[in-house]
Amino acid sequence: MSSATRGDQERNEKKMTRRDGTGATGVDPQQLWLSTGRPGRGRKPTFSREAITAAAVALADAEGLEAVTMRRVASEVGAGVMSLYSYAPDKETLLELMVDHVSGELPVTDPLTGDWRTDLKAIGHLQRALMLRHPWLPAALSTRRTLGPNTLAFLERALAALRPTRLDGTTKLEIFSQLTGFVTGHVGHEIAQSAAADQPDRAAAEARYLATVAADGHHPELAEVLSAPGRSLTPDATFTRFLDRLIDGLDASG
Amino acid sequence: MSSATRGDQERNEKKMTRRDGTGATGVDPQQLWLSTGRPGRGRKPTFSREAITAAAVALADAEGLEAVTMRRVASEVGAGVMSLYSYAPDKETLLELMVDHVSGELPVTDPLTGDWRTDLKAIGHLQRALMLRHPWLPAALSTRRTLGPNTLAFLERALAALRPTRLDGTTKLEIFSQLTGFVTGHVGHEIAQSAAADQPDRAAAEARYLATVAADGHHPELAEVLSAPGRSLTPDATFTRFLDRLIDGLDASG
DNA sequence: CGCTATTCTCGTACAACGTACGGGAATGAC
DNA sequence: GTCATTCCCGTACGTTGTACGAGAATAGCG
Repeated sequence: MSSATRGDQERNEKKMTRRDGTGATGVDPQQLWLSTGRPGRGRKPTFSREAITAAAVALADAEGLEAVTMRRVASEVGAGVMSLYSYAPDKETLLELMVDHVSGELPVTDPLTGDWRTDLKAIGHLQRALMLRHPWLPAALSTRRTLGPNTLAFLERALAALRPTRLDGTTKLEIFSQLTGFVTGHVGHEIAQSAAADQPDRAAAEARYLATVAADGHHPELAEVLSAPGRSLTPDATFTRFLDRLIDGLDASG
Repeated sequence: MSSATRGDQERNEKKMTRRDGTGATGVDPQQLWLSTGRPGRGRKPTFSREAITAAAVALADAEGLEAVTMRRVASEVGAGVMSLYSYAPDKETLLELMVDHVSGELPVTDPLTGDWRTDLKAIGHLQRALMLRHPWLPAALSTRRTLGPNTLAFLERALAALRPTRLDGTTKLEIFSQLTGFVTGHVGHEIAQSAAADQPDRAAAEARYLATVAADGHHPELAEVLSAPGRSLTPDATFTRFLDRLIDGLDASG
């Protein structure tokens, strides 16, 4: 325990003469999303937060989240590495910008049916479609909780869908959070599985390993499952089934 | 797209004259878990996979997952950094060992009630308790899918609990996966929230920001939720409620 | 008893990362 | 024109995972 008490969470007060904040007292989270006015004085920005975020998203779409390094993003956008820091205070923030950016693809103005279960299911399907389009999203979301404008607009819509339930606010928020968490987890698995299927060697080795374990006599249930898997549904059907179960299980009385 | 096509997934065939594999053809995943026999010849190992894993777990428990670096683990265990690589081929593997290690805390021999819903709920509560004891677990699990002996023993138990449903194997596996995913996500949120509560500045700033957004007129539902949150339950009660909803929503007919 | 093959140990070194620093270039206000 | 302000970005530092390979320990064999 001697050398154990250092270097953990002493990240406070960034400098932030950046383009987003009041440069306030030191501790200031999401002033990010309120950044609007250029001051007029000073050099004109060559790039834009939008462009940088879009480049990062394109990079993640094409090569995965781990390809998103400050150097790669900078070179993709034609900027020097350190220039990025004029638009986002750090990489973590850039990732949040990315999440909110793609969340802008979610439709938020289509009319609701008024049946909250139906509407909630539609919301789940929209989230899944978004995540399949941006396979890095589940991983990015599992760590983060983003509250950008697009994310909030979608939350607003979910709350509107839940209005007929007359549940209290906290419960509505929890339901949305549970729904999002479920979709994130499920699609995360879907993606991992389809990625694993691209490496047939791995998959085969894993199957062989499981068979070995099942054969040891201590895992009769596992053995049975492996020997009689049952017919398999499409990913869409599986998702729908689970989503329906989850939402039909919800009770408007809290 | 010019400099875009390099350095991505060319990690194949590690060397692995290590203590775990047949040193097989190159692609060999979880032979890890089958490692048993020392060859007899050669120098005797000074440390053990167990000890290293336990040290890593202790470190993560005390200082979080990001404190788990090869250097820290090595120094904690009294070894040179590179010695760790005799016991695990890389850090990713060490993390898997950690997951399986703590999964060993899960009881797998207590008698089942025979009512599958009750048993499944108990399993969910066990998972949550484990994750609260090791707050890094949700984050570690969200990326990984571990198939170590302890993890598999617990899966075996879940399958046994599901036996009375007479569902097919694939569905049973999916239900377990959904349950685990749900618990992971939920506890992950719990932990994030309680961590955020330790930074009252952040929390207050976030609340202020949300109030600002709610006041813009475009988020009436959000405004209402924030103004009338409803009484809040304990984390335990909230978890129980959601878990019950999820499991009661399951249908033994598939 | 050495010899030798084998295995574990770990210092050194390297590439890649996020980002602090600070000098230079561009701009609007006066 | 001057000056404060803002942005651009080369350089550099600390930290990370881990490849390499020389040395130390061990067991089997002559």
